[in-house]
Amino acid sequence: MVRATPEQSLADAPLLDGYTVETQVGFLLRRAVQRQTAIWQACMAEGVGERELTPRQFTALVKIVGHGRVTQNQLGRMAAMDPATIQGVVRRLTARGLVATARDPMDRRTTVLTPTEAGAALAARGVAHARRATDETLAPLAAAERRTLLALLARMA
Amino acid sequence: MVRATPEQSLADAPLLDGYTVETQVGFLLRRAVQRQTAIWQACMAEGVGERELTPRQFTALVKIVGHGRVTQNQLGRMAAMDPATIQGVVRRLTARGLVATARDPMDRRTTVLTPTEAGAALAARGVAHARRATDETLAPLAAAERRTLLALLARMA
DNA sequence: CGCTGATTGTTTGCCGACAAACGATCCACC
DNA sequence: GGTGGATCGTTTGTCGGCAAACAATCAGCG
Repeated sequence: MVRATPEQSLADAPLLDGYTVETQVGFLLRRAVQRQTAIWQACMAEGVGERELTPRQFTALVKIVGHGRVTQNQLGRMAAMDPATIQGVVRRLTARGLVATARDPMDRRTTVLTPTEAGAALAARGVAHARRATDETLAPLAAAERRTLLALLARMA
Repeated sequence: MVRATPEQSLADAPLLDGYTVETQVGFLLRRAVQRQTAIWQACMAEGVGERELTPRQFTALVKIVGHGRVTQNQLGRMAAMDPATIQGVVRRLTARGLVATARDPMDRRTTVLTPTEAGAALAARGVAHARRATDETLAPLAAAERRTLLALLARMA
């Protein structure tokens, strides 16, 4: 979590035509992501013990557990991650014994992923903490506002 | 920009207690950031020519130009970036001759940053493109919805 | 003056995002 | 049965985010 500054931007735009950074979507999204990430890590670290799962790792693991058997590329699309990115995430998950990889004899290009016992257990155990993280992230907003925000974000994506 | 999948998640939650990834704030925020970043790069690449400015680089540059003279640490707080992160951003900006660094004789710990001619010009030139990027990012939403979204994001941060 | 604590900035290390280029494989079509 | 386009996964390189440890410096206080 990065600390913010109340902003003494009195003279923020001499030749910038009134452009202010802090009212831009990009800036606000970045701040929101920063906060969400920090909260997530706190929730998971407390709950999972050993090493914590990052948001992407958890997303990927949940997808694998939920589907039982996916190829790496399918997983990437479901989790909205680049092939290069999902490769790294999967590598870390398999390194921790949470996911097993196999070759599909029918399509030898693909890597088929299945959850291990430990992976399924960790995913199941993590759900509660993930929910807490979500709650805490949305804490400043009322219930109706939360729904509005999620709906707007979904339409933006 | 990462491609999405319509999601055939019929059996997404056998033992996951109904937890679905795509309705979580974290996931939606990540998707929104991905899209915003892609749009930004397209807008800036087209407009700035040479090498494009990343969103953080532009944010930092605008702050420096807008204030005329800031220390690196101040800049980090204003731009909501870690000391370690702002260091990298500033290094790239100075390497491109957009920012000049100097030592403050009054406090020899600090690095004082000032915009160069080229930096100020590039910032001024970039504003229009940044605005286009913002517009395009928010394109799926009506004007009132945009205001709502920005307000909610600001309260979340 | 000397000590101590706070602040500033740097470095290192890990995680993640994406682009671009690549080899391997599959499949549709001729 | 070939062949060309598509798909799958990997690698490499750049950028960014954070934590943690560190050196240098400043400021307050006895």
